[in-house]
Amino acid sequence: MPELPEVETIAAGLRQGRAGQPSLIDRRIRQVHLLWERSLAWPSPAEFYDWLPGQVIGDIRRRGKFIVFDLSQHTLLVHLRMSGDLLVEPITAPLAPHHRLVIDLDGDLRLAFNDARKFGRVWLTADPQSVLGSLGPEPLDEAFTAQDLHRMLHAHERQLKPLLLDQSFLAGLGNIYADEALHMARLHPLTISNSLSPEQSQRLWQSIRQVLEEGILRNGASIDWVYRGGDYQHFFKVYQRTGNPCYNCGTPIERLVVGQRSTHYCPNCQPLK
DNA sequence: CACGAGACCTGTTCGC
DNA sequence: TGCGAACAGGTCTCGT
Repeated sequence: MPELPEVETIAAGLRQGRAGQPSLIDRRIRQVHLLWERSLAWPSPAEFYDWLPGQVIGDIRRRGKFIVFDLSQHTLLVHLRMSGDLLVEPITAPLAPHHRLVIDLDGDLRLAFNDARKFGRVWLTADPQSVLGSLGPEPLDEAFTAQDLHRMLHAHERQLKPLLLDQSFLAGLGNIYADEALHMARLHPLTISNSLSPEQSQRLWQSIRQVLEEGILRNGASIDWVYRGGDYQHFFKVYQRTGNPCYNCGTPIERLVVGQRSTHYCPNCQPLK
C-alpha cells in the first residue's frame, strides 16, 4: 500500500498529531499485545514483551518506507508493506479486525498496527542500521543530486521500472510514483538505465522529486479500502488509467507487466528507443 | 549481475 | 445470484 508520501504522512501524523489525534512524542509504553506473531520480524516475542514496556517515544521519523520510532532504549521500526496502517486509538476502543500489534501508551491511548494481508513487519533493535542499512539514498534529500542519479543509473544495466522499485537503489518509490515519475520524465519503463543521457537523468531526477513532493502535499493517495486520508489519486496521469487518453497527447495509456508489477505508460510520450 | 517466477496473505472487483 | 479468476500501494528467495 504505502509508498514514501503515504508513509511520510502517517509518520508526521504520529509525530505532530492530526485532526484531533494527539502526538505520540514523549509517551511511555505501558503494555504490548502481539496478536499475530509473524508480524514481528525481530526479536523473539518473549524479548519484545520484555524490552518494550517502560520505554518512552523520543522521535518518530521516516526512512524509505519504514516508520522509525526512536525509543529510550531501542529503535522500533515498522514496514507497512501492502496493507499495513498505524492508528492511534483510545485505549477503550474495541479491537478492530486485522489488528496485528497493539501498544498501550500513557494518556489512555494506544498505537495499533493494522494489516489485513499480514505482509507488514515490525523490528525492535538497538541497531537500526541492521534493518535500514541496505537502503539507497532518500530522493528528497538535499544532498541527492541529478548528477548522483545519473552516476547511479550508469552503474547498472537494468530496466528503469524495476530499478526504481529497488529500495537499495533509491529508497521510497513504489509502483504508483515510479510510473508517474517515468511518465513525467517521458521515459519508457523498459529503458535501460545506463543508456540515459545526462539530460534524461536530470529529467528523471526532477520528476521523481516532483511526484513525491506532490504526493506528500496531498497526504498521499487513497486507492481502495486500505489507506484513507490522501487525495493524490485524483492527480494520477498514468497509474490505473489503462485505456484512458494521455493528458498530454490523447493516446490511450497502456499497461504492461514488468517484474510482476502492473506498469502504466503512454506509448507516444514514452517511446522505447 | 539481471531477471522471472513463486511465496507470503486477505479482500475487492471483474467476467461469465 | 454465484463463483472463480484477476488484481492490489511490497519484498524476499530461488533458479537460470
